[in-house]
Amino acid sequence: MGRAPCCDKARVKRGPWSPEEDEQLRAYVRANGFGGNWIALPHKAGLNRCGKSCRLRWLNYLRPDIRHGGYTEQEDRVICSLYASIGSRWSIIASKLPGRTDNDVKNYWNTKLKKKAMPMRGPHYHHHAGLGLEAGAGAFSAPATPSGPTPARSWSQCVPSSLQAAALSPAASGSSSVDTSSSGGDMCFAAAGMYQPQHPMQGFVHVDSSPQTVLAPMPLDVPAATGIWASSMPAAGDVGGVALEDAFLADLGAYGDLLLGGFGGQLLQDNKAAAAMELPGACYFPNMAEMWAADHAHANAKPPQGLCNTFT
DNA sequence: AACGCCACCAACCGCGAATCG
DNA sequence: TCGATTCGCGGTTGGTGGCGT
Repeated sequence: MGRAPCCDKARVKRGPWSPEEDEQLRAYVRANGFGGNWIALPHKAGLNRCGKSCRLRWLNYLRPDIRHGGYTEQEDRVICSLYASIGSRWSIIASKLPGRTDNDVKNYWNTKLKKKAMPMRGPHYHHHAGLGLEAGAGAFSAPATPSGPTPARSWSQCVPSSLQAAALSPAASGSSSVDTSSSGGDMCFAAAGMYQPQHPMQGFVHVDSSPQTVLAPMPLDVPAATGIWASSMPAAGDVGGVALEDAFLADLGAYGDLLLGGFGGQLLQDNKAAAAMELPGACYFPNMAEMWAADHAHANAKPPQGLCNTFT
């Protein structure tokens, strides 16, 4: 069965909006709101337009709090890091940037930011400066293990007791702006981002940045609670997903030391300024597989040399 | 001056999700 | 419960203007 069209395309005006139409729509929405029904709005407002077109015009252009152009470097970084972690979820990305719309962010990425970010990608991913995005199939893949010597920390240093307590206590509440989401199964997350284990073998506190991020399942054979973990890439073979963009660093840092795995850790490692600031106790693993392998084999013991790195 | 190319961005399209009756 | 309707999202298209040849 075909889908009914939202309007009679032959009879409604299409293409660019005139200033008169803009004012007509603006005046109507200001006076009446959209009434919960965009489809009926054009008729009520006396506009010969499709309801979807009206909605789009209002949300992307006429809304009073819209900002166009003039993206700051901070906004660039948020977009890049979020894109690296959750992909082209433009509505979510835009929601982190006040005054920006998904369409605007999408256009900005496709026309400007992508070019700015892509040239620094490549098979030889190391500690170069910049946005640090890696190409992958449909998303960015985890980077290769960084080269060069990196100071190792003891496993106990990487897994602060406060985090163990947080993971083992009843689901914590709090005022943090770190949103959470469930990854299905018997997992649950509280408002502060604390994962309350429902299964004796699922123990890591899992911090996620987006309520709509789809997370891959946690492995069932993870040892009991040993700390916060966070990855940015819900890719095949990986577990979980979290965006560690700057907007959330302060929130994450509020939990104390962090274990970071995969691309998120690498992103921070590359971003010296971000790394130096808010996560002084953070400990990152070059990729999630190594992190999980280290944890699986060495729970509460020192991980293999070089697997756990500080940002300093 | 004419033409072609390209970047930019507003708008459209189609789909899945959510909601309604 | 289920089909219809509406919303919201992300990919894509098309118009426009700037720039180089």
